[in-house]
Amino acid sequence: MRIIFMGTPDFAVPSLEALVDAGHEVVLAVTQPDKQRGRGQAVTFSPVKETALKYDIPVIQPERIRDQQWIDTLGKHQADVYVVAAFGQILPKEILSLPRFGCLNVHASLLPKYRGASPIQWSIMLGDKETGVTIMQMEEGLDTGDMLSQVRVPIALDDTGGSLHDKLAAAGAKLLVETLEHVGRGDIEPRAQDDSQSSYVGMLGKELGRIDWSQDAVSIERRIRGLNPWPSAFTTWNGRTLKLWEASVVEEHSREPAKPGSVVRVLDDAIDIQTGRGILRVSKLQLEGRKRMDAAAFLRGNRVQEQMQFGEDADE
RNA sequence: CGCGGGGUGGAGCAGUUUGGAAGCUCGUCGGGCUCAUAACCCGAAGGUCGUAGGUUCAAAUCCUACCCCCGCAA
Repeated sequence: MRIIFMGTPDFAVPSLEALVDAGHEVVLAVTQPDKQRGRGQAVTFSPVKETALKYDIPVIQPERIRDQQWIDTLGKHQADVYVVAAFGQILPKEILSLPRFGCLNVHASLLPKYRGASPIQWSIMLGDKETGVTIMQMEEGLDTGDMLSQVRVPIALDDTGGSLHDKLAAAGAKLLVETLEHVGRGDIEPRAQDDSQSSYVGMLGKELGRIDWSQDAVSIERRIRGLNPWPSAFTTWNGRTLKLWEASVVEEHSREPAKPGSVVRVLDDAIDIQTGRGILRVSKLQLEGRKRMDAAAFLRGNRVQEQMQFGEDADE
């Protein structure tokens, strides 16, 4: 099929590659404009642009896809279907109805659950045991279109936002190719989403990673995993930002709880911290300006003692 | 020129402000103690102090340029 691919971040890359590998004719890639990011404000291409260039696929980077000039451009390509994977812009109805088979979206959740921008991280943070990918026919609402196919993916106890992201991106790519075959043959039965079961998750922000030590240890541990590697869970220590990369719940219920955020025990290779309910054992962390390291290494160079406090902004 | 932290024996850090014998915790190796040990005791090896210049009687420390790592902000 002639396909226009619209996507931006890493999540979309496996899907684009799968389409090419499956022999589809990807005639155009649409992605977000290059931005200055990272230290030193270097201009970087989106992962989808990098991939498209590798395959010699033409790329356009509209600031606003809804502008008429871009809609015209899309129309000229006479594509059969548009595939959208984490593109980052809302498509107006006019675009949705351009291609013969409409626009298909690869979404990283078992819709109607977790519509929106951050389904992967939230599925971990909320303690789900499984999640998945849904391919749907796009319509005007955000992630509300009829579902064409779905695949389930179990969430491992040690899955992080990053590891699960990779699993879902791969699963989504595979499902996408399979689904397109059915779409081409017209032997697929779209299923409407049950709106009463829907939920929405918005874009992740940096502040979401700030640990509230009064929460329970189980929730905090999930947050650390879900927000790894981005935006990452963090607290403060001696006025400096301290990211937490790995932790486990030692006691779900603790008697005579010490003040949340305080160190209750220092081991050779971990630090036990009191939470609002239970104790969290931190085993991998990263101090501002430093590399990520095991707690054992951290403890050799930083004096940590019982009753020291995490999460209290000593200064401003 | 977006803001900022950092590069010191294998690991993590101190020392840099007020130049002047390279240090701490751990690891490694040897020995000892012990029924035994990842515990304890004694001892040892191991460092171009990111790179290149400069200032100085003397530079990890001051100056200049460059390389690399990281946090923030986007």
